[in-house]
Amino acid sequence: MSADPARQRRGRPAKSGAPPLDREQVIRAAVDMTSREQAQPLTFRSLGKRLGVDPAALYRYVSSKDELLLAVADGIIAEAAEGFVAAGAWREDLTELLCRLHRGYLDHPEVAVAAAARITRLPGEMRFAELALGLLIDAGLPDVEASASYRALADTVLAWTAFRAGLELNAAAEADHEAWEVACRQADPAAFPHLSRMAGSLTGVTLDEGFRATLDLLITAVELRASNPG
Amino acid sequence: MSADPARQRRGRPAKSGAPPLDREQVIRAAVDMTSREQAQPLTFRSLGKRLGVDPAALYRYVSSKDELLLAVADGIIAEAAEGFVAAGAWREDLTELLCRLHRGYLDHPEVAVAAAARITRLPGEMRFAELALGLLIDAGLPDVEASASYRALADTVLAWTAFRAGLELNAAAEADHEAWEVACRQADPAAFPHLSRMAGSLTGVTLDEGFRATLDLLITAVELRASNPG
DNA sequence: ACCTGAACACCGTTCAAGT
DNA sequence: ACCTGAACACCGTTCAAGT
Repeated sequence: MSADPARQRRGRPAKSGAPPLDREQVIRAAVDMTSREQAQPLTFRSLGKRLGVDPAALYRYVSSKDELLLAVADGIIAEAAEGFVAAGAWREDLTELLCRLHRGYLDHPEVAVAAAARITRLPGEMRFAELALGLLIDAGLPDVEASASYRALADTVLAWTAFRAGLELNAAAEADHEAWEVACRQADPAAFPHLSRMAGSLTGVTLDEGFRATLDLLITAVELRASNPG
Repeated sequence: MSADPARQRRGRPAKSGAPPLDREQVIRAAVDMTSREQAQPLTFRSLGKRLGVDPAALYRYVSSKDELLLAVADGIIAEAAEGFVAAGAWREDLTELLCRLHRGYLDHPEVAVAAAARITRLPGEMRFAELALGLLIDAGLPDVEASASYRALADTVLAWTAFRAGLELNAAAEADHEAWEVACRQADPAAFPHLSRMAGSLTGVTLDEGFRATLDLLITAVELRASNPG
């Protein structure tokens, strides 16, 4: 009766009596599960439990954990690109687009750690790159410099994203920061004059401020390059 | 007979009949083992095998894998700081110091991935920070701006380090790059005009070039800040 | 005092078996 | 056609037992 033969109930039904899964449901469940709010581990066992099937059943829809990971990552990138609205000023627009990617991944920290250094080559990532390149071309950069600048900006943002996400997932790492301030304050001023004197301002910089400052410094340098070609 | 009581042979000897271990031997073995050349996994089982003892025996010298990791990381940072020789030009010196850290960690990729975002608060890291802060103060930056610049530079370098190390450890990730060029070249020029046109220059940027360019852009922006305070 | 070996709760993945 | 369940080779860590 169903118009889609893939939807027909054939073979062994799931325990729950639910219709068979499809790939998109699997990916969506994985995206959902890895959100900061739910914070479920991205494992076949956990995903299987959520979908009410044996973990091994998921191999019908994804060929490996790696393929699952890239598909989930691309969903996150796609959302960052889709929600972006250009205001017309390339500098602010580029900052906003890159920050959307950063925030999107940070809401799925385990995916960020595992996939931020990967290239998915899937539709979300392609649209994202096209948007960002367009902004750099608008800024007046020639193709080769726009390419180099895109790579410097995007790779730096992705590296920072995995960096922050890794910290967020690790309680020991989160605790490092407070202990660091104490260590700097207690450092011997004779051996560590700068470190001990600057302890407060040094350890007072939050990662969010550090990320924003880095992105701002980089875009400033790109702007300089755009206005002084050659 | 030994002058050091900790060296006396008491209790059950190791299988090998060797004298008991000490903490420094354990750390040194772990540093050695994780080099790119040896590429042994940093696990208690692997480290135990190398030292000829049961993995559980190592808990006498380190309280956890986390403590082991931080000690190994600090050894790598210490080596980067110790081999540094200042030439007197802050910009080149700072670049060299940060690149030494980057290269040192990249020679121990598994440690880089796990520890680059951590703060060890151990001697190597303290010396490294003191050196880098000194160079920024020499550049003429006031304390607060030197702190912010140090964090932006050091955290960016560490993030990039983990980013590259992660790629190096993952064969699938290494393969992404070549497949990416193909995907960009084959992209529909109507939907992805920039991406398809710039495929060559975009995917032609190596990670090493990207890292160098990023560091150069950042230091340029810091220099700008130093010469135009406020 | 120092090391051993089994145990526990995890992981991705494979494969034969059920319906 | 689709799902199940056991199995395999890994992890960090604990703990009672050996010498």
